[in-house]
Order: sequence, then structure tokens, then C-alpha cells
Amino acid sequence: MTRIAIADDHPLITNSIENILNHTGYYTVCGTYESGESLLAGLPEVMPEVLILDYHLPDQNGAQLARSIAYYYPGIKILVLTGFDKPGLLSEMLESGCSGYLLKTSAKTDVLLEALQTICKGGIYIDKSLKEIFAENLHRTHAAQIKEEGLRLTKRELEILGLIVNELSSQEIADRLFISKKTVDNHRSSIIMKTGAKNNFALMKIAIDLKLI
Amino acid sequence: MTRIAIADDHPLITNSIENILNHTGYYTVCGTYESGESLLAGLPEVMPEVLILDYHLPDQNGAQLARSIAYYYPGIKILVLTGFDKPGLLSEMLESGCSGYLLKTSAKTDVLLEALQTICKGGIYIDKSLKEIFAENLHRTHAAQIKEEGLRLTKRELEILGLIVNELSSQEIADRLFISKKTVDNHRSSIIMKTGAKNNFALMKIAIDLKLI
DNA sequence: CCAGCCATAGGTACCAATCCCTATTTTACT
DNA sequence: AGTAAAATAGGGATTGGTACCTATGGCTGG
Repeated sequence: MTRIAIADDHPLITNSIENILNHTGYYTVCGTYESGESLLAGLPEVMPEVLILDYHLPDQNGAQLARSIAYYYPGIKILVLTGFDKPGLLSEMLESGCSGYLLKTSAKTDVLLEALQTICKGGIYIDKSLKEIFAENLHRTHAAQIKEEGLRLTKRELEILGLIVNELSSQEIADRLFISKKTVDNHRSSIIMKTGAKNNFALMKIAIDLKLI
Repeated sequence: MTRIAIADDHPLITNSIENILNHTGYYTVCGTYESGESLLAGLPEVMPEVLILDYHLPDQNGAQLARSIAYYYPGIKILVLTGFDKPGLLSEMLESGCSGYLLKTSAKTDVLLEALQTICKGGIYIDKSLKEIFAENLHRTHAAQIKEEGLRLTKRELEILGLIVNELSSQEIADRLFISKKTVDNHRSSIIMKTGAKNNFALMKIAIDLKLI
């Protein structure tokens, strides 16, 4: 019997999961919690193998909570449940030490058990419906890319932008590339004009978008 | 027989994977490619169900390549192979439409087959050893957090840093906070002194670390 | 072959940011 | 209540980046 704890502030969800798990014969629910605080207080006693964690608990940030638990109880595997996916949440939770990521809309019996099985074997389980979400985003970014083609930066401009955001002054860039500071300034102006950047910080954001950093 | 294509510039790896797959009886290798260009040229003819894609192809960026393929051939499932994990690569590849992410060091027979099985069923497979990498990072960030406590920025300084990196000039910040530009400049100096930042761009990086952006 | 783009370079002027100071008031902690 | 830290404000000098010009040599595609 694998011991599972559940943290969710909706008793209906907690009950539903508890029912599903108890009917398997493989899993036993050893604790249910409605807040981050009660969860942290209860964990040392029950020490489950897996924690099913709602991302949106009322009192604590889900990622921070997961980080704390993953840090202090490295043996506990965390399956995150979230009502809706937002960009970056998946990677944030994975990097916070979670082993699984499920949307509540897909958390039906078979999916939940499949996820738990994968996690218990030491694997990482990711909700399949994320593939569709990513695919939609692909179409969005593809459209944005085409739009950007118009005001594309030249090779030299990209090179100089890379140096700018690496904290070099125009003079330093000039020395490194064996060109005059004036030329660097001109390139800089072109970059600013093409990108519509207001100042250095806007440039930095663009560089981040272009993955120069 | 599920049709698999392989893109990797190391023939040894391609051969090894081909051998593994051919011995299963379930999979057949319908094409091998050593560059992004030849891959894109060959795909329309062979149309595999799964593409095993090396992230580090000589001629193209792995993420862009994956995006193109996921965009133009939404039916092809992509399993990414990478020699080493770097932060953000996993989420980048997932968001580029990939269904699986494997480190070459863990790509042994059983793992490879498990990954392919998951992917063919429409799932997402993530290398288990990433859990350990994430766990290490957890310890790093935790340590870094403690270290940063020493030269902590004051509330006001954090507030102003937030505005600075949101592209506001000192004057604009002064107007918004109803203080003089001089005060803003002084806070700016304190921030620069405390953080050791050389200029705006270093500040931006610090703000990113502090999650102000 | 020529038009257009790119990379190169310089001049001038302006403004924003930075450095190096001093100094007052407010807040927080002992 | 008293002290330290934080937030406020200013002067003056310097540096760095930006705007708006002109101009030339090299490469490329129609």
C-alpha cells in the first residue's frame, strides 16, 4: 500500500481523489489538508510517499510550498494539480522539485492512476493535454516571428546587441571589435530604431526574447 | 510497425538507436539524417510517426527546427535527445512542440523504449534524471538566497529597482513616487553599490534573479 | 552595371546617469 | 529616550548614450 497525502482546499476534489485511490487497493490516503500551513504541520507525522498538491492553496504560493517540501523532504514525490495552465508554470513546478503536473480537467480516474504509477516508479508525469496548449502557442509565436521578419537586425547588429547586453560600454565594444566607438554608436542607434526600444532596459528585454542571453 | 526517423550528426548514435529499434519488432527506422537541412528535405517522403531529434545538429538550432516540424507536421511526435541539460531547455523544447526529452547519458535500451511507448500513446516523456538536476538546483538557489540576505536591498530600493527595469527614467520614477529626481538617483547609487552592478544591464540581470520582472 | 544595403567613421549638441560630496527628516529598534 | 538606518534632497563635475546629420568603400541581386 503506497501512502498518499492530498492538499486541496476544495473538499469535493479531496473526497473524489480519496475515493478513487481507496478503491484501487494499491494506494491509501494517509492525510488530507486544506491549507499550506496545515500541510506543513502534518507532513512530519504522516510522511507519505506521494503528495497530491493543489497549486492554488489559499494561504501559500504553490511553487514556494513545493520547493520547501522538496527541500526538506526529498523522499516525498509531488504531483501538482492545477485548475488552469499558465505559461511557465510547468517548468516552475518541475524546477521546484515536483514529479508530476496534471490539469484538474484531465484528472480522471485512469489519468490519475497512470500519473501516480509513473511517479512511484521514479518518473516524471506531464499532462497530455499540455501538448495541445503548446501547439496553440506554436501557431501564435510562428505568426509573431513572421511579423518580426520585417525589421530584422543584421548580423553585426545582433553581435553588437549581444555585447551591449553583456554589460560592455560602446567604447569597450569598439576596442574588442577593432572599430571606432562611433560605429558602435551608429549600430546601436539602428538597433534602437529597428526595435523601437526606448532605452537599455527595453534592449535587454529584446535580447532576452532573441535568446542572446 | 511504428515508423521512426532519426536525426543525429553522430553516426554511432544513429546506428545504436537503429539497432535497438530494429530488434524490437515493433519499430522500424524509416530514415536517418545528419543535418537539419537533410531532415527537412527528407521528411515529406518518409513521414514517420516519431522523430528522434538530436538537439545539437550542426546546421540548425534545435528548438527552431522542432518548432518548424511541429508546425508543418503536427502529426509527427518529436523525442529530443540532448547531450547535456541546460536550464530552460526542457521547457523550450516542450513549448516547441516536442513530446519527449531524453539526456543521451540515460538513453539506454529500456529507457528509450519506455519513452517511445509513452510518446506513441500520446503522452509526454521526461528523462527521470532531470529530477536530480532540479534537486541540485534547489539546493543552489536555497544557498544563494541565504547568501543574498547579507546585502539585501531595502523596500524602497527594491521598489525603485522594479521601476528602473520597467524602463522608467529617474525623472519618471520621481514623478510617480512624488519624490525628487535626486532621491531616486541616490537610491539608484545605493542599489548599484550594494549589488556591485556595473551598469543598467547588470541591474537588469539582478532584477531577473530577484524575480522583479 | 548600377541601385541599395551594410559596415565603416566623424561632427555636434543634448540629456540622462553617475560620482562625490553634504544635510535633514522619518522610521525602527533597543 | 536615544541611536542607527533609511528616505529624503541638493550642488557640481564628469561620463556615456542618443539624435541628427554627412560620407565612403564593399558586396549583392536584378
